[in-house]
Amino acid sequence: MSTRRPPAQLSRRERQILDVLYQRGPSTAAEIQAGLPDTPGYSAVRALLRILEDKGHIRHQERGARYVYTPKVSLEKARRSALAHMIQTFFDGSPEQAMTALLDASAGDLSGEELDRLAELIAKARKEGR
Amino acid sequence: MSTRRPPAQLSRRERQILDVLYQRGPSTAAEIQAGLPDTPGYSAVRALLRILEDKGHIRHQERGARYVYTPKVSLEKARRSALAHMIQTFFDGSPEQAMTALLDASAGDLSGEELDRLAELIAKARKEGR
DNA sequence: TCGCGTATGCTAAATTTTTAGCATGTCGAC
DNA sequence: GTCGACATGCTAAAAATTTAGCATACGCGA
Repeated sequence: MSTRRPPAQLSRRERQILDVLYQRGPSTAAEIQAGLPDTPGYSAVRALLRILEDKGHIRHQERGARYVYTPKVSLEKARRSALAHMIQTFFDGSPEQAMTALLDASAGDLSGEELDRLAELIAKARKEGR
Repeated sequence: MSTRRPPAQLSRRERQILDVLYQRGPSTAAEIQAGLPDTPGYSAVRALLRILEDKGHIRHQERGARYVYTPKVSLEKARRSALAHMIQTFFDGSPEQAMTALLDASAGDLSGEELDRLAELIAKARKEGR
């Protein structure tokens, strides 16, 4: 009986755990624990994982005697969802504004090659758009 | 006595309220209420607003007899914070990946002019970077 | 002025979330 | 086999969050 809620409706720890799983990929309870802020106890993490699983957000596979947890929503989908939510919340729904801010924030971190690749993507989108 | 926590540490409703405030700008309690999922009662919203204010996340101004609430962290800063968190969580810390995904998700929505402007920003960053 | 609609101040209870810990199981080293 | 380290299953209590509602105040229109 899954009662999966959209990301905006997750409780604090639920959200933190899913973030850790997306960030580092399929993980054991101990690995997830290590990635959480204000590190809770091991049994606290496990209890939360079972709740997340009961709610349909994650599943586990048994690797030997230990469980490896994975989100049910793929990384690709979660990315899109996070992007959409962020654009809607902070950028008036405007992808351009989001990209501008992203460029402003990251320009110093992007290599020449990366910028070139992005330029190419934009040129391609430009050509296909018109 | 402010005890402001980073965004990742906010409870469900705290986070929803801040999202509404960033999305729609300074708002009254009734306006915030209208923007929340699973709309809580008016007095529930007000109690939460007082908690958020006690914790130092928001402040209010009196406009006539009613309060207008504003986040303490500016939109600009919140944008950066949200971007950074999203890049770290879903894109291995890679801004390029984030931009690629953003372009993929949004290419159909961007006008020719918007794409041109983005191309220009990238060209400028390219020139300044190297 | 009065009444109504809507506001805030405040409290505490209801609900949800988070946590700890016991019982038991597994695996590898000795 | 025994022991220790670490695992899961499960429960329930502690803690945090969310909610409702009373008392009072304010503004506006009749």
